[in-house]
Amino acid sequence: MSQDLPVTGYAILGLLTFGDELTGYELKQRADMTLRFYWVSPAMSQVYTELRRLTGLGLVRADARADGGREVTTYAITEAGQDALRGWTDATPAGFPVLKHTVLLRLLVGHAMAPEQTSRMLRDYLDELDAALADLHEVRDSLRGADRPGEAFRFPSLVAEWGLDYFAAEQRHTRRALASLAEHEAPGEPDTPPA
Amino acid sequence: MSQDLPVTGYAILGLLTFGDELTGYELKQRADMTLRFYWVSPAMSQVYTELRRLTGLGLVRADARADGGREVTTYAITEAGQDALRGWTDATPAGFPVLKHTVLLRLLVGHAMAPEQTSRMLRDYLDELDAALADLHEVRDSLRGADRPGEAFRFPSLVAEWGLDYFAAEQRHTRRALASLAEHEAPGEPDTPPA
DNA sequence: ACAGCCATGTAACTCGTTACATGATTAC
DNA sequence: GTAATCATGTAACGAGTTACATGGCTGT
Repeated sequence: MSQDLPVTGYAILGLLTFGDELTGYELKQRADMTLRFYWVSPAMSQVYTELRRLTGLGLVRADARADGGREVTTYAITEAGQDALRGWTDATPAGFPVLKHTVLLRLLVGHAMAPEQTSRMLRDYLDELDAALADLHEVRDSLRGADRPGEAFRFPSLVAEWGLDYFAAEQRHTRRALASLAEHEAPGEPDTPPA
Repeated sequence: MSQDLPVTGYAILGLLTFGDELTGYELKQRADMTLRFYWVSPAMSQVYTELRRLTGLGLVRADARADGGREVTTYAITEAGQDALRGWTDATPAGFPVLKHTVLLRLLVGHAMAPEQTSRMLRDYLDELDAALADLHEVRDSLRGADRPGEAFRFPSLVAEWGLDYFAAEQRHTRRALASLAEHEAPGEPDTPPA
């Protein structure tokens, strides 16, 4: 019944439903690999803060062990945590995604920018999309084999494919915008002179 | 040189580059029509807060007039504001968009949800996409005529088309995920029995 | 020996939100 | 006359960030 964690809290609970106990540090790494594409990868300090809250609410069980000279705490989701997560997913309306798209924001005011800057920005974005696609492909491939119908990583796999498609679509949109710019802006001299 | 406003500040400056003087209230409306799709539409209070900061920095000129019994303040971008905006767009690296996609986040942990809940969520999302597409179509159509090559609203038009394509792609992804769920989850009984 | 990763936190701060408050103007 | 819209703010608060601090363990 506790309800109403910040979404990042539920995200962490979600990452803990894949069976293993994780340290805060590992949790952050897992977030960087997956969450980052569809949500935000919280800062380390935020992960620890959130874990303490979840522990306090009994949604997560902290297990402090001495590993040599240092204390290492691993976290696992509890029954109550599972319930809270399910309560959230079931009770919350779909909710439209929030996009913070700096590139689009700047394209929107393109008339106030130097034309070369606009196309430079779009080309940079293409590069970043390449990098993201490469990363996500790796994630996707690492899921291969464990993503058959009944299996554990079927959903992450589904989501990864969604993401790959999304990035591919972004590439198309970027190229189209770039073409549309080139068409009008530079009817004579090309932006990147051939060698 | 002042640099380093919050992005929302630049967004407001951007909205003021389309030629007219606007009140805070009108600015919020314009943000709801456009910004909302690619950024976030800031709360009213935030708009006023940001306008005060921009005025303080001389990036925006406030013009308080008495309109009958009440004070109405309109804002216009200054030369310095134009410079600041251009400085930002030119100097800032492309920067990857941040997506806060609650639907994807929940699909990621689909194994912890009841299957009907997952598909319900996806269907709800489809509805919201329809609504967003309708809204954005309207925006896009309202730009028609003023979006020819040299003209003022060419970039907003470009961006609107990008957005329309993006939402259309989301619809496809959602339908595909839905199909993939139906395929395995309910090999016998269909989710929505045909009348 | 030293760099780099593992691991955990605290403190200060900022953006942005919700809730609240006020009042004038316009439309029906 | 009364509801909706226009217009402008203040106050409390929360999530999340950066910067800082600490220290053990691991590979070379």
